[in-house]
Amino acid sequence: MSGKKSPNGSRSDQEGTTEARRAPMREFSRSLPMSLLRAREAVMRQFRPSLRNHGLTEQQWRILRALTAVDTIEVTELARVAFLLGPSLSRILRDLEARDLIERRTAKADLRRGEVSISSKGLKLIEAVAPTSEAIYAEITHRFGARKLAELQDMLGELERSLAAMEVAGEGEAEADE
Amino acid sequence: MSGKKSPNGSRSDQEGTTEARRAPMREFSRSLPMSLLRAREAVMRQFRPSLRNHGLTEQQWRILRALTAVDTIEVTELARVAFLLGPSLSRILRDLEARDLIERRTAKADLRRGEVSISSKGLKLIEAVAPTSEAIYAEITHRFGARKLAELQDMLGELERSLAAMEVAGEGEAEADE
DNA sequence: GAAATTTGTTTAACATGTTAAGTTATTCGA
DNA sequence: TCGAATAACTTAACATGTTAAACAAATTTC
Repeated sequence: MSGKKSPNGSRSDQEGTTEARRAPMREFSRSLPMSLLRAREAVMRQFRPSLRNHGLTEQQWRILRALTAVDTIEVTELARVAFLLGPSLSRILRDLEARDLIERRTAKADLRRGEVSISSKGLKLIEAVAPTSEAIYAEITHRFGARKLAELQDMLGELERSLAAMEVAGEGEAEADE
Repeated sequence: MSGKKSPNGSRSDQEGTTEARRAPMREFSRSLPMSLLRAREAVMRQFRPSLRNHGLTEQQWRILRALTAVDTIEVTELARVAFLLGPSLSRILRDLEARDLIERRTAKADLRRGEVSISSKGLKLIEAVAPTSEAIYAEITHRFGARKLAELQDMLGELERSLAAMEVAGEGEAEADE
């Protein structure tokens, strides 16, 4: 029966069980990391089903998308563009290569470097997914408002730049503990 | 060393007017999901070292933080508040319980439900981490601007609400393809 | 009131995030 | 030129994200 519905949408009085909240900081659900996480999840929730129908994860899609913009690209550069850590990228590339969605070779000038490019099969896949993705993106833009969307992206970029200079704090805080 | 820089360095191309319809979509580095991802990562990068020094991951911290706001809470509610999926929460609770940072019992009214609360050891840990976390948050607020931060959070919340009604599209799109 | 269904939670399986360590290739310095 | 740094990945190990399935307790049906 579950008399109390717990929809993620309503924000009337959740945050607890009407019990006594003791500690401060209970705004936590409004913290910046949580806001960003929820917003991103709300967006990605729209795309995941379509990607999944094509056998792609979000990260795999990011990689293929990035590859369509270039002829070939080095692994490190690809990691930067697709915003993936090296180890993640390494695993995903192994998988994408096994599925013949990408092609790899080693640079002759520097045998350490790997060069990646999308295959024709990968391109076909992109072309199959792109229409739906763009339609979803257009719908999101429409619902939220193109102007507001641009404004939001500006603010996000500014936030990034604000924190870029902020060298990670708390480094030598409790090193002696362990 | 390759003389040419990243292929996505130029960002002053067309945006709203040209409306690329068959090109590899837009810059992709400017896509909303990527913007949100990078912004969130920029924020979390500030917190992770401190949390790590205390043996906590971001998600573990979210759970303990949420628990400080209530006396006890049911697992499902906790998942909603801490924005974690059931399986993730289940694993983390197992770990936190083994470390005596939380306490669990089953509700007597409904034996399916589990009730969770923070332990005194968990509270101590929170109190040890909180000062640094709050200092970092304050620094972020200062750098980005308190007013802009509030505005950003408003927009993020609005984005969430805009997409809440948008039932996931692309469900039965290419099921027969593969 | 037993079977079917639903609900709350956990397990399982696979993919990615994250940090550390390992490999191989390149560069640098005495 | 030889060996110690460095650089570009890749592997390893552990934690979480994500979906599906399992499970047990509660609710609904007939």
